[in-house]
Amino acid sequence: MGIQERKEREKEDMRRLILEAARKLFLEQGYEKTSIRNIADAIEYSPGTIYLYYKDKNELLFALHEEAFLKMMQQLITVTHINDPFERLIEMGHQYIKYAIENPELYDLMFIMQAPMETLACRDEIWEDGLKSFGLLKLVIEDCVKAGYFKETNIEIMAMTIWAYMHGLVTIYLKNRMSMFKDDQQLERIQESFQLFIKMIKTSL
Amino acid sequence: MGIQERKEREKEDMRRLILEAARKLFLEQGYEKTSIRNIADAIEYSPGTIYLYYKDKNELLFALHEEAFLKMMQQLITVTHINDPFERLIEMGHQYIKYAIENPELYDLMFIMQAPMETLACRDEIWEDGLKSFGLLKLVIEDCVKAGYFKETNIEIMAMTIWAYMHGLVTIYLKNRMSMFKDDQQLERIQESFQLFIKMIKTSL
DNA sequence: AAATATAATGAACACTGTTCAGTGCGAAAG
DNA sequence: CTTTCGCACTGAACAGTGTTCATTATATTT
Repeated sequence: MGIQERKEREKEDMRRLILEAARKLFLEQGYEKTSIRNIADAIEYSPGTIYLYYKDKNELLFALHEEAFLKMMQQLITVTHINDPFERLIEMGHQYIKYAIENPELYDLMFIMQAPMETLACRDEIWEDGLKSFGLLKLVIEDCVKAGYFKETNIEIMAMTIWAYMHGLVTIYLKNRMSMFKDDQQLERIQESFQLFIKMIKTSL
Repeated sequence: MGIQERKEREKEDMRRLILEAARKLFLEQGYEKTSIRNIADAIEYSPGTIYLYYKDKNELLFALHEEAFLKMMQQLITVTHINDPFERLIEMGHQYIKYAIENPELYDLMFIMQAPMETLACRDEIWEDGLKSFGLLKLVIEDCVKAGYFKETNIEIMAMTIWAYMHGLVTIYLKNRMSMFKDDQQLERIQESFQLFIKMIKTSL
């Protein structure tokens, strides 16, 4: 009989309903400032109900964590049409910056927050998404090596170094530490620095 | 009469007492997990008393913020004895990494957390410490330029780029995102990447 | 129609940061 | 020396948090 299946569908629907309300509130007002009660209110259920579908608040965050990586991947993959691998790498950098700036809360969740990791620290698949996007970077770098742009051969370390720079750049901006330069040219600074970094990897990798 | 002065001294002592207990607990168990009541218990006063000396929890965090920058500066300044400016820059990088790894909570407070900024967003002196250490980096870079190590002339952007890389590198590590590489060679990865970055700035700045 | 399984509730628990009327003590005034 | 006064301190109270669980309402099965 289809009752079991319907129930499973309903359960999935409910999970989605909760997650969508949670996402909306999280992205609107931040993770800390969104309570389980807020989410419950939004979907017109009692707070306890949420715990029938998600173990705790962290599991809710982790569900978003997966979505966030998917979204970033989709944005990064738009560069595949660029034939020249170095041009592709540069454009990927631009897209990375764009994603971070346009989705600060998601970026935080992906690369800064401890919360979504803590509870699921044992499971291997937590890193799946991260490894996949790191793999994307490595592929483009490998193409650059093959095309003779880079003499360096340790792709893993090259990727690590490039990622570290990109991550540092956007994090300084997102966490408001560029306000110490009084000007309102923060985005220009980011672009100028990125141009310099491109020059660096072009002439020395 | 000296009564007023004594009272002021006692007030200062009390502020220190609170801050020291707060620092101890913050660094032991993290900022989130330390409550005002915990701090009050530690110094055997009531929770309300703390609010007579610090406006709120953020002001407590900001007091530590200042300490943290002082501590980092002291560590970075130890490189001044190195004559060769490029060697000095490299050693400063090593010290930066060392400081971040040995003081993860302080590093968080300095460059990642929003909390200590929020309440004091208007005051200019919040950035004093940050600007000072950024200035230190710029000085060393300037020396490198003068010594002919770098052809690049925009010191501000060079400093920004180097800082971004350093910050990204340690942040990925501190925020546990290097665990996605299953090995337990995280520190080696950091060093290898740093070596590559040194090579990059040496041959292309 | 009765028994059972399941979904949802909302009060309760142990916390949090913060405020504020009240208390008790040291200093100044009479 | 006593009385008044200011002020450091208290701790209960407020409005919130994440989470749990006995109870209730609903839906399915017997």
